[in-house]
Amino acid sequence: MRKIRNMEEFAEVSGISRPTVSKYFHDPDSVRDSTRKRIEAALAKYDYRPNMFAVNQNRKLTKNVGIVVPYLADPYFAEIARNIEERCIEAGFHPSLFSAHGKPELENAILDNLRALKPAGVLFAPLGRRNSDKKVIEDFCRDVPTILFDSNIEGVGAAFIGSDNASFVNQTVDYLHRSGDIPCFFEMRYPANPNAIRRRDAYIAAMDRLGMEPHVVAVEGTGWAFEEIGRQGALKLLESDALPTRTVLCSNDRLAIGFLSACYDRGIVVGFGPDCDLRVASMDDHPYSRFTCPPLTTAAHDYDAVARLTVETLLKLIESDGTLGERYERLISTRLILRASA
Amino acid sequence: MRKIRNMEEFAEVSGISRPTVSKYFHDPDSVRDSTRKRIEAALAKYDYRPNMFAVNQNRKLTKNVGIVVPYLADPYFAEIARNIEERCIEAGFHPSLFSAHGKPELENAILDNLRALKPAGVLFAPLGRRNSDKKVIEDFCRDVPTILFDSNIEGVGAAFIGSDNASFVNQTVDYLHRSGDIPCFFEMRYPANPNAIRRRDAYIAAMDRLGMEPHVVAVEGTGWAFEEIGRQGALKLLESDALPTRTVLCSNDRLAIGFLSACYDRGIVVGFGPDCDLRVASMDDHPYSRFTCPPLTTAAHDYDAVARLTVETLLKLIESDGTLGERYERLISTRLILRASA
DNA sequence: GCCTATTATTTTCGCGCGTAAAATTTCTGT
DNA sequence: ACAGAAATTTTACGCGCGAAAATAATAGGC
Repeated sequence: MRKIRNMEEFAEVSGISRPTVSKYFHDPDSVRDSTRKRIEAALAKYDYRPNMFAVNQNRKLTKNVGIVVPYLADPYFAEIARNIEERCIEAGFHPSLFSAHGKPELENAILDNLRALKPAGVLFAPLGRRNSDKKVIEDFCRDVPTILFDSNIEGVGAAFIGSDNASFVNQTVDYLHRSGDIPCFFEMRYPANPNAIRRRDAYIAAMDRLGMEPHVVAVEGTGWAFEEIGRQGALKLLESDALPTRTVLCSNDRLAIGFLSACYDRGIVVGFGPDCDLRVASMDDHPYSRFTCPPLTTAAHDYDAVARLTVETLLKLIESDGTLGERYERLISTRLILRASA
Repeated sequence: MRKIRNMEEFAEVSGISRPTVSKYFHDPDSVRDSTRKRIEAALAKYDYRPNMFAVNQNRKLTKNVGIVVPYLADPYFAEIARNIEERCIEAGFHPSLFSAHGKPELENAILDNLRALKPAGVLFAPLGRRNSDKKVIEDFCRDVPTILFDSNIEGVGAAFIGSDNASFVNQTVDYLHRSGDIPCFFEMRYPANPNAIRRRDAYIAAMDRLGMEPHVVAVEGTGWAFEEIGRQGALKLLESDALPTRTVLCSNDRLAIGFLSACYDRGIVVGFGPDCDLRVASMDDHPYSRFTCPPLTTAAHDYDAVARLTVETLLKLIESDGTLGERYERLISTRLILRASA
C-alpha cells in the first residue's frame, strides 16, 4: 500500500480536493456527508494525519496552549502541570509543556519558541520577579494571551491565579497556636520561589495579630535542592540547639521533608503528643507529604481548583479575543490537612 | 522602531539578502566577516529570531531531539529527563520533552507529533512492551533515528541504554545476605514499568544461587501511584503478619517509600541493628530516597552515566546517518548505596 | 423544469523559511 | 591590473498546509 506523505497525496487517494480535506480535518461536520464518508474510508486505509507544525504555521487561531513552569523536577510543579495538561486536552486544546529548569536564559528561550508555536494562549508560572527577565515577559504578554499562575508579576499578563499565601500561613499558625504551641518559621534566606517571601510576611503578620513575637529562622543555600537545604539547615540548628521554639512551620513541604530527615537523623521524635520532641508543619501538600515519617501536617493547595480555574480563565481569555478588560487576580485559599507531624 | 516579522524584513533592514541571512543563522561562520558584522549590528537593534517551526519544516537535517518518557510526574523520570535535556543543549541540540502520562494513546500521539518536528533523533523511554503499541513504535523507529532507554523493546530502535537490573538485584540481595538476612521481594503484581519483571526474575535467580527459597510478595493495584500502592500493600501485610521474612527488598524506591510509611504507621522500627524490627532495601536511588526515614539503602542508577551514554549514542547515530550497524545494547550496572534502612 | 439561494468544492495565493543553480560581486595573489 | 577562487546575490522553487475568492453543485420554490 502506498505511503501517504502529505495532504496532497491523501486527497488524491481519497478522490477529494486538498482544501476540502483540509476543511474536513478542521471540522469534520463542515463537509457533505458523502464527502466525509469517502474521506473516512481513505483514512481507515491509509492512516494519514496532518502535520501539526505546518498547520500551526498557517492557521489564524490554533488550538495550542503553552504551559511553562520554572522547575519540572519539583513534584509540585510536575503535579500541577499534569493536571493542567489534562484539562487542556479535555477542552480540545493541544498543550505543550516546558520547564525553565530554574534558569532565566532558558525561560527566555522558551518564550521565544512559544511565539513560533502561535499558541491560542499560554499558562505561565514564571521563575519570579527577582529571577525572571521582566522586560522579556512583558513583551511576550503583549503579543500572546497569557495567564500567570503560581507566581505573580504585577501588571503582567491578563490574569493571575495563585495561592492565597496568607491563608496558608494563617490556617497553619492558627492551628498550631490553638493546639497549644507557637511556631517559628523555617525558610530559605534567599528562596528560589517568590511565594516564600509572601509566606514569611504573612507569618510575621499572623504572629503580630496573636500578640506573639515572630521567630524567622532562615537557612543558607540557593537553587532548587530544597530538601537538601532544609536538611543541612536543620542539622545545624539541631546541633547548636538554636531552634527558638519546639514547633516549626516550614515555608514549604520540600524544606519540611529535609527537616524531618534531619530530625530522624538526630533521633528527635516529631509529632503531636506528649512523647514527641518537636512539631513540624508545612505548606503545599506536596505529593509525597503524606508518605513522610511522620506524615506532614500541611496547608494543601487545591490542585484541582487551580488547574480548573487557570484553564477556564484561559478559555475565557481566548474567546474574548485576548482582552479580559480588567486584569483578573484570584488567590485560592488552602485546606488544612492534619497529619501526624503536628 | 520598526517591528520585524520575518526573515525577509530582517534581511531588508540589515542590507543583506535573505538567503545569506538564512546561511548566517544556520552557521554564523559561513558568511564573510563584514557580512556577519552587519547582520549582528541589525540583530542588536531589531532583535529578530527565525521561526523555529518554519525552519524545521524546511531544513533537511534539524538540530531537534525529542525526549519521551512514560510518566514525568515520577521524579525518577523527571530527574533523568532533566539530565538528558541539559546534555543535549550542551551538544548544541534543541530538546523537546514529552510525557505519555502513562497512557498508550498519548504515547502514540506524541510519536505522531514528533514526526512533524523532523527530529535529528529521539530518545525514547517507552511505556513498555505490555503497554506500548509495538507496531506504532516500530513504524516510528523505521522513519526516525531512535534510541530506547530505561525500557527495552526487543529489536526496536537503533540502540538500547538501560539498567542492568540483574546487577541491581544481585548487589542488594548479596549485601542483605552477607549482613545476615534473607530478603523477600516486594512488588506490584501488575507493574506499570517492565523493568519490574526483570527484577523479579533476577531476584528468584539470585536466591536460587544462594540455595535459598525465594519469596515474592506481590501486591495489588495498577497505575503510577506506586507510593500509595506500596503503602496499602504493606499495611495489609503487616496487619495479617503475612511478611515471610524480616528483610524486604522492594522492587523500586517509590514502593519502598510507601512501605516505610506503612511501617511508621504501625510503629514498626525499620533499620539495620538489634533494636530494629525490619530491614527495607530498594532500587533506583530515587531523588528522595536519601530523605526518607530511615534513609533508604538502595541500588543507585548512575543518572549521569545513563544521560551521557544515551546522548553520546544518539550523536553517533545522527552522525552515522541513522544506522549504527548492529543494534547496540548497553546495560549500566548499579552502585550500592548503604543507608540506615538496611 | 427553470431560476435563485445556499452550500460545497476548487482555484489561487500566502505563511516563513531552506536550498539549489546561475549570475554577480568581492577578495587573493601576482 | 588581471585571472581565478570564494563569497554573495538573484532567481526560482519547494515544504505542508490554511484561507479567501471564484466556481460548481445541490436544494427549494414556483
